[in-house]
Amino acid sequence: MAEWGGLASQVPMEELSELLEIRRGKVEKLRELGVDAFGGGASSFADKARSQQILNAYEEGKIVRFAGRVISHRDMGKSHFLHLQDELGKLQIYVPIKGLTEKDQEVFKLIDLGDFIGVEGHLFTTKTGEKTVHVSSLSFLGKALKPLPGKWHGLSDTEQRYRQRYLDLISNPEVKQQLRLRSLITREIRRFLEDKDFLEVETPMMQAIPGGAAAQPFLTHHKALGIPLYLRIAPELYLKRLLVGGFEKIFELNRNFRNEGISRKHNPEFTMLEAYWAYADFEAMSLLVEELITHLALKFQGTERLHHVQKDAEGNVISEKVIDLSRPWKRRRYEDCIKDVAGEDWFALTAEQRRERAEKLGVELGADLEDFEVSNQVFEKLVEAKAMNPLFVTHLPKELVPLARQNRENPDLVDVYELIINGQEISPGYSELNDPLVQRQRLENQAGEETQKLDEDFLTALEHGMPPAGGIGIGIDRLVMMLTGAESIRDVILFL
RNA sequence: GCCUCGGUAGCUCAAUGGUAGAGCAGUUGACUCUUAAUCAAUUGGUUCCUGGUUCGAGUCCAGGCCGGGGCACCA
Repeated sequence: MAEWGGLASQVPMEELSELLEIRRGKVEKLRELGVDAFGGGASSFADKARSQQILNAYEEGKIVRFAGRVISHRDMGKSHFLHLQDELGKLQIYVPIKGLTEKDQEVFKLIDLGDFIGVEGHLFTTKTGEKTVHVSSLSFLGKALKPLPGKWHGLSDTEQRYRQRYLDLISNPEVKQQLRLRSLITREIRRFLEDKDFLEVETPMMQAIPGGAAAQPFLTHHKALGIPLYLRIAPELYLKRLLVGGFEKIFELNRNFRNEGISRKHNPEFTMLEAYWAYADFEAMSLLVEELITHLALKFQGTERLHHVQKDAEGNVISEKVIDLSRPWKRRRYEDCIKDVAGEDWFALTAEQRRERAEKLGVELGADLEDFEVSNQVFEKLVEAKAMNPLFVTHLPKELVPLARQNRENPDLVDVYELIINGQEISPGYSELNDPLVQRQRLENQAGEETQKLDEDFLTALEHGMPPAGGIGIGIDRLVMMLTGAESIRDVILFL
């Protein structure tokens, strides 16, 4: 990597590979011609049209200015065809050498694949029917000193794709499309919530006591104060402080950090939406989520019946899945979900019998699982992993959800839903617990088990009174995976 | 953290333990409608690193680094 960027200039010429040396030589030659290879002195292309706009508003003979990265070049001797790539597509340009000034002819010879250039010319259509710019003048805007990945296979080395994402974006348009879609989705989520009078807020990313979830935090250090700080694992406890403070409809859409393993479904930093709605409950929140997600599916996929097809390099179908988001979505109690897969008598069994049956059903159990964890393993492996279409699982046991309100009829259960789509947890929703005494007790129980520190400041806030509220979280990365058909969380995160 | 597969030219990939190769890209030349343009010639290598076995290692062995997939962790 030593030859990259600014470091490159420190590497003596003779140590550069021939490929790089030649490109640097071209920068020199351009300078001799009075041209800055990096656009100094060139007129601005800030107002350039996008390739799509040019193609859509095509008029024979219309003069256009266009700029982009050279991604292909077909040399016919006295006439050349190149494709310039811009953010949303590409546009072909036609360069008849004789139509250029003598200087531009020299300059044109120094163009490589990967360079950014700007052109001016009129539109015409080639024999083969491609709308094309007939170039009359050109400008160098940014020379590439390194070559692009190959044009046939593009870039497929996964390591390099993730490490040098910019190369992935240049050579794999579908990757760019998917990552663009992520931005459009988060933009639309904000718009959706703002239309319903939710207000976006920002709460601390660095916290003295990480709370709001059960996860290992990342640890950092504040020099001036001389104290340890943790990257947040959830914003929940701060958002609730805002409910105490009088905000009624708020959301935060930003990063959480959890010190966990990395997998197809997990990244240590991930994006979470949390929204709180004072005086609402988990059922109102489930309707809100249902409306939001179907809205996103319709807006970005044009249908509530998502059809994702995975193909290999030869175009053979590897896997196919359908996710049907048609409303209303299924709602089922946690214990009924388990009975569906493990037998009506599941909860009548002894703890020992439950273990045996779980193993018979093919669910691997760790040695020292508590009884409710055995049931939950059955739930995760046999219900959650297999639920493709939306399923609201409701009324979970309180041990699983320490920050939610207890059910009136059965205080062992909590008023929550867990939304599963695509075999993954997409969104939990709670009727939030606003009883400070019960909350203290539940957190103390949890703290005992997991040696977590109690957030006294949060409990103090609750003691000042918090309105009842519905709250939701939505894992944005997984939501985007579900909506776009990405099989790995890496495919929906720009930089890992 | 564990299991497993992989790392060879700028890119995608070959190479029984025996001279490291191909296609594309690059370079030079030909060609005024190409789009994987075509044709001819040609340059290019720390085979991830370190050590070992061997007459000889890209290949076998050990350790390490980096990555993929899986498992574990993750209310």
